[in-house]
Formats: sequence, structure tokens, C-alpha cells
Amino acid sequence: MVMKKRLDNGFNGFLDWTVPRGPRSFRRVHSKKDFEDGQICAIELLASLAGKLLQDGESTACSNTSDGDHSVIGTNVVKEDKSNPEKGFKMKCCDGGSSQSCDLAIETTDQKQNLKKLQYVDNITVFDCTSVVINSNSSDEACGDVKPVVCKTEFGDYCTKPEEGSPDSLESTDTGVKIINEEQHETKGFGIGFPNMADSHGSKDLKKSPTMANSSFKTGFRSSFSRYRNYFKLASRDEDEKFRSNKSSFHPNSFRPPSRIAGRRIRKLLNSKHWKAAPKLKDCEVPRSGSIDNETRNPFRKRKLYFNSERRFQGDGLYKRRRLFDRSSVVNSDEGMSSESVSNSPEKSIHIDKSGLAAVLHGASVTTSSAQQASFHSKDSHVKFSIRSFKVPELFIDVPENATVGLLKKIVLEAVTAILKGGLHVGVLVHGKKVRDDNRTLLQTGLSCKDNLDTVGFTLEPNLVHNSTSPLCSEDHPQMLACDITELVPSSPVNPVSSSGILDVVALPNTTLTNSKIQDENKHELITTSIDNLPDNSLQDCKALVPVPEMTMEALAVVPLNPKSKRSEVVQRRTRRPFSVSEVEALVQAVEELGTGRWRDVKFRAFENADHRTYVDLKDKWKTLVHTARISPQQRRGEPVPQELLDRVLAAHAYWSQHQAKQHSKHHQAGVVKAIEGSSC
DNA sequence: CTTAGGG
DNA sequence: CCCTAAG
Repeated sequence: MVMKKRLDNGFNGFLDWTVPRGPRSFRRVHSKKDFEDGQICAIELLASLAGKLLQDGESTACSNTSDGDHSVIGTNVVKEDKSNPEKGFKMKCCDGGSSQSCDLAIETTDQKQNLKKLQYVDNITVFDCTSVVINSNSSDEACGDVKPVVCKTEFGDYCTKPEEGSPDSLESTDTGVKIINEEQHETKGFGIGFPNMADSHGSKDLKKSPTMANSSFKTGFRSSFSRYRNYFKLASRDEDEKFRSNKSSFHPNSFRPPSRIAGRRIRKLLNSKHWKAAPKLKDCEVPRSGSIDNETRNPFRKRKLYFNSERRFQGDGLYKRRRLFDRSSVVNSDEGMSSESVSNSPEKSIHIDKSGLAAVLHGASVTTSSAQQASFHSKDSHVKFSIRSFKVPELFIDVPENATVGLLKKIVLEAVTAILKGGLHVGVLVHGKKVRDDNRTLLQTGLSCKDNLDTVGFTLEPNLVHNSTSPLCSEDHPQMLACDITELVPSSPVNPVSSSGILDVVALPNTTLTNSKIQDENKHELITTSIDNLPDNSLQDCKALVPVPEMTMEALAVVPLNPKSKRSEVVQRRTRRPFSVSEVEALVQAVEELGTGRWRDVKFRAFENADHRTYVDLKDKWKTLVHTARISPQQRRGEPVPQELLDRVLAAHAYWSQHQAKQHSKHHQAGVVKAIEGSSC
């Protein structure tokens, strides 16, 4: 996760921030509402199915084993039975043999907005051995007919809806979830699938979902979109130089008139939550008053150039220092812990998905439907995603050797159910990096060009921030609400509690997973949960089942366990936003006029509406610009800055450095003079 | 809050 | 880009 330092530039790598580092602290942004608003409808469906399975477990799951159906390991497949539309989501167990496949197809077919819907064929029921993969590569005709729709907008709406239409509505035919047996992994693989559940309870749950699905989604999107529009009404300076001028005039100029503080306040309001009031203020703006003193002393003063930060109409302003992210969305999938760090008894532990907890989409194939994706107003452009496979979050399972396969299945199912019930987040990866700014458009993110679409990835992430009012907590483990668990392992195994919902650990009361390593690494979510309600007493033999969330050591170390402190808010490093040439030009222009010591003024002069550029950013950029200008062109990286600009940078830098020195000496002299005068008097 | 500078 | 001392 740490980027290579660029020492060759002589800067001792201080430029390293060009690549995001891990978060330093955490915050929580997703509201409780997020969680409750059906964000996990699809998941709940699965969970309900899983619950059903649990109930019927002994007769179904175990029967498989007794039947000698060993193929279930890594091959069992769950699929819907489309032949029975009324039953909706009848689950069927099929022995996929080598053609194991499950369904998970996510597709965005954008009609009028960027992202209209995600189709989610939720046969996410198969887990493979080393890596649980929901693979859709196989065009298994038997699968892929059921299409509950999961709408996950970038604004958080998340809903499901069964697709009443024909299977054709699915973009891709390959909607099977594939169980992959990755032999290269030393751990033994296995898979589970929902057994025959012709009368699955799930169908009922499913029938509910459609309603809220669409409505929730649409409203969510609309409101979000309207916010954008409001913003742009206010702040977009796109093709409006005048606007910019007016705007700047509204704010205190660089010489900070008396009203400066008030001006700042107003500005702050404008930039924050009072967008709608802004347009009116604009009308009241007064033309910018001329400079008082700069004119005479600043040789660069004449030039006028303003950077139109919103030129591209991309809603950058919405960024608004949005630094709070759900914890689970912050963790990088590739930072997942190794299995070794968790298994307290390697011989017996079964490690699922060694590659980490993040559910990683494999081979996302994406296509664009519009040729002018990259064009400016591509509102009508669609970006279609065809997700071939997901990895399911990593599970760590520890069972005794003499446990039955049926038990194992049950345990795994428990783990999966726990995760699913906890809800999932979808992460988006571009070039392997997580896109954490949910407000960015696909266009901004670079997902609009066909060329870039193959770099997209999706992840399924356990919803670690489990709301206290969520069913799992309130119903199943109410006691956790009152527990302030700050230790890694519960001191009293007799008092089982649930952790963050997805982290439930099924363990014997006296065999709490107390692996020292785990403790050492702050796996404080390893809380035991009661297994009393489990039907199978044989479960008593199992040592522990530990679904471990995607989580880095860092995250583990920081995230508190207390459900309340689970609001563990994350301060996410801002997304990197390289300065464009036009921005650089604006910066140079402003610095030429104002000097290098007045970044606040520079900010207001040239980047006032670029909320994502703070004066510190500008100062830093200037710093790097000066550096860039001094090094040889070959050593420069990133978007090349015109030499002309760099020359100006150096000139301005030299000038202001000298000027500063002058001022300094001037003041010094003045002080001396004054002192002399004072003494003479 | 700003500035300046290190990381 | 982050952090923070200092003003």
C-alpha cells in the first residue's frame, strides 16, 4: 500500500502523497438510515434463505452428505428455477460438477441518468474453497434466469427488485456463479449451496422488494441529482467569466477589507449547506474593487486569468471536503490479513479465500454504449457493466476433524449468513484502487471511456458498521447494545455477544477464539455468540467459526468494537486531484499577482469555487511547481506543464522571494528607523 | 484561521 | 496531500 518513494527527485519523497495512503482514523458516514433503508434487501433474501436452510439444515444439508454427495464440495450450485415464476425465487440445488455456476450479474443500463440500475442475480450462494467466487463466466443455461435487481446508486440507495421481464433483459448470458476450486491453495476447498427449497421462504421476501426497489432508488437519485443542479446553479462558473468576477468581488479581495470576516462567513455558507440561497447573494455582489497597493509594486499585476474550476461541469464542488466514509469502504482489499494471522490451529482451520476479505470482482467486462462517453455533456451516455464474478468476503473457519461435512456446511452457512445479514457494501475499484468518493461521476472516475472500463472492479464488503437497531443486533443479540467491548476477546465467554453483526463468531463457550495472534493484531471483533439456539448439538464440537471481514491491520487496530463507537468515523484521505494545466496557469497567475505568502488570497482569487483546492493545496502545488521547474524535463511526471508556465513560476518565485526579502529588510529598516526616531525623541 | 514547512 | 507549530 505504500508507494515507492521517488527519491530521484531529490525531494526525499515528500511527493509521495501522490498516492493515497491508508486512512489514519475512521469516521462513519453512512447513516443508520442507510442500513435500514433496505440497503440489504437482497442480502436479507439470502439471509432468510439461509435461515431456512438452517432450520431445515439437518434434513437437507446433511442429507447431501449422507448421500455421499461429495461433489458439493466446490461444486454445489444454487440456481433459481425459472420454470416456476410464481414461486419467484425458488432455489434449486444442482450438482454443477465442473460447470458449477451461480448467478450474479450486475449491469447498469442507464437510461436517463448515469447509473440507473444494477441487476443483481442473487444466487450468491456458492462458495468455493480457497476463494469464494461468484463467477458468471459460464453461460450455464440452467442458471441465470432470476433477476432480482439491486440498485445501488452512488448515493447509497440500495434496493432489490425481481425482474419480471425475461432473462433477455440481462445483458450477459453468463450469469452463473461459479465455484472455483483453486487447487493451488493449500487449503481445502468446499462449497455450499442452498439445497432444494422449492417453497423457500425467500420468495415471500422477494416479493416485497420490488416496490421499494424502484421507488427508493428513484427518489434517492432524484434528490441527489437535484442537489447537483442546485450546486451548479450556484457555483458553476463554466462558461461564465463574468460570474467569476462577480463572485470574487463578493468576497473580500486580497487586501482584506474590514468586512473580511463576514465575507468569509458568507462564503462558507455559500459553500456549504446553503447553496440555494447563493444565487441571490450573487445578485447583490459588488464589482470587485481595485487593488489598493498591488498595482504599483507587482509587475505581474496586469494579467488577468481566472481558472474556471467547474469548467467541466463535473460537480467537483460537491466534493466539499467529504472525508467521511464508512469504514468498510475504506479498507483496501489488498490489505487483507493473511490467513496465518488468524488461524489458531492451522491444521484444522479451513481458510476460505486467502486473497483477502474483499469480494473482488473478477474480470469485469465493461462496455460503453455511447461513443461520446468522454464528451462533456454525456448525460445520455450509458456505461454498462457486466460483472463476471465476485469474491465473497473471506471466511475463517475452524472445525474439528471429526466434524461432519454437514456440520461444516452449516458452519459455513452460518458465517455467510452472518455476513449477509450484516449487509454488504459495494466497492468500486479503478486500476486496483478504490474509488472512495461516491460523489464522483463515472465520467470523472474514468469509467466512461471504453478504454478504461476494463480497469474497473467491484468488491463486496461486509458492512462492518452495524447499526444498533439492525435486526441482528436488536433481536438476536440485544445485549451487544449495552456492551462496551473494547477488548479483543471477551473476558467472559459465558456472556456471548455479537460484534458488528457480520462478525459473529460461533464458538463454544469455553473455546472462544483466543488466538494470541488474533489478540495481538487487535481482532477485537472476535466475539463469541451464543450457539444455544443452534439445532445441532454437534456444533458444540466445532471450535470456532470466524468470518473475518475485509479489514487491514490498520483498520483493525483503529476500529473500536463498541457498537456505539462503531460510529467509528473515518477520515479518508482526500482523493488525489492532480492540477490541470489550466489550474496551474490560474495558480501561477494568482501568485504572480499576489505573491507567495498569501495563499488564502490566491485561493479566493483563482480557486474560489474550487472547493477541493484549499489554500494549503495551492501552496503545496506551488511548492511542487517550483520544484518541477527546477528539475529537468525528463524528471518531471504527470501531466506536463508547459515550459512557459514553469518559467513564470520561477520568475514569480524569484521575484517574490526577493520581494519578501525586501519587505523584510524594509520592515527591519523601518523598525530601525523607528527605533532611532524613538530614541531621538 | 493562516502561514510555513516538514513529511 | 497530510500534519502541525506558530502567529
